[in-house]
Amino acid sequence: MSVRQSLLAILDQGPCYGYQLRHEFDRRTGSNWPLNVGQIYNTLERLERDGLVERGETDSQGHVYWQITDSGSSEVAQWLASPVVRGTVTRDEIAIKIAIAVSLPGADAGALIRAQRIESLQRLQSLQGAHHEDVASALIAESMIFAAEAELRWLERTEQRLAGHAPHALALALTTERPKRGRPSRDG
Amino acid sequence: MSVRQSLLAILDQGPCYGYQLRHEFDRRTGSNWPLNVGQIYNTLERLERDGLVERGETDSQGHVYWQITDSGSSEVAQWLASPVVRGTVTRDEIAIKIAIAVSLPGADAGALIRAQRIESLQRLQSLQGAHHEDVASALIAESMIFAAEAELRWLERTEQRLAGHAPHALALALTTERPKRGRPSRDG
DNA sequence: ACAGCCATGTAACTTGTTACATGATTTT
DNA sequence: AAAATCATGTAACAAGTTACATGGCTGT
Repeated sequence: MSVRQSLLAILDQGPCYGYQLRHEFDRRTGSNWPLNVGQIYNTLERLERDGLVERGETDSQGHVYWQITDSGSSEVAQWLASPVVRGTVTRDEIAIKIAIAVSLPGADAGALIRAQRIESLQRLQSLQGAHHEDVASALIAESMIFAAEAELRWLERTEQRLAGHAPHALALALTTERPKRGRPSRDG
Repeated sequence: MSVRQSLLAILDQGPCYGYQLRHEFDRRTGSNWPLNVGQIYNTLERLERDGLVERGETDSQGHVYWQITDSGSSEVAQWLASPVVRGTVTRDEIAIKIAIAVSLPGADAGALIRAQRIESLQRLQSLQGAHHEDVASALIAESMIFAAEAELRWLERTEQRLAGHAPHALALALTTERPKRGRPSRDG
């Protein structure tokens, strides 16, 4: 919902045409969320469908201005007043992938974690090495840095945990419960 | 890609029928990624379309077994051997939302950050309060805890930064560059 | 008989994303 | 004149998600 809501919030500042909207979004996010131009027009159509924006005037240069509706404005107000609420569940690709790898007797979860640590460390260093002109870039980069650091700490901790037990100890623990009518051929 | 790849990896251990697959996924992720049953069948069809799994035998109870193909197996091997690579960009809803809020002169970014801190702190506490039977739940919960802590630290830091400057200083800095042909009515 | 779980599927939808077509304007 | 940028759109797709229909089996 980020793109949709962000574009709506920008339109709440005043009418925009598509290309201008893209420029605004880019500027306000320090170009940290690359946006294909086409997506602007898709999103505008979807917002129009939902009654949150309206097609406005077209100026002499042919720019099609879009304006927010009352319904759209109140949605923006609500969005800006309420926090993002993450459920009790995860959508983290790395955590899920490693949990799955740990559960597979045939897989080398340790190797995966080490590979991930190298990758994540490289990313962290590249994030830390960059310097930022605008505040938006700085804020977002910092959030990525904090997240990458947390990711690395978790990877290290998980690696140690796995190493602390006998090889495959975790996998064995995980495979103790078998599917009720599982076939004998599963899980080697 | 997490669901798709995870299901494929489970099928790499041996044939499964849909419902069983769901059970396996649930178990291996400690039920931390709630999966609607229907999604299993969708995903299986898409995997079949891509030549990664095949419809196998149906047993006496009517269970439709699916088996992985060679192509699917090698994709699993590749998946498990390579880290998740996050681009140089973010897809973090909170960071983007706050960057947008900071850029909007009319919005109270400080209030949003405080609301987010309360929400994120509550989530962190609820995560910390839970105890986990299985290793998968423990791993994933820990990854969420680390991420939530990083999120909170970033929120605190960002709040302090914003407070450190004169009110709207950041917003003003951000709105210095104007869109080239922006209309005078935009941004106050 | 009825409630609830097991099991398979279908259809529709959301957000994000990309590729492509088209033409005007601006810069080199 | 050619290249680059501005500008608007269309069509299709990916991955995840949900709601619903259908029927069998199981336990009370």
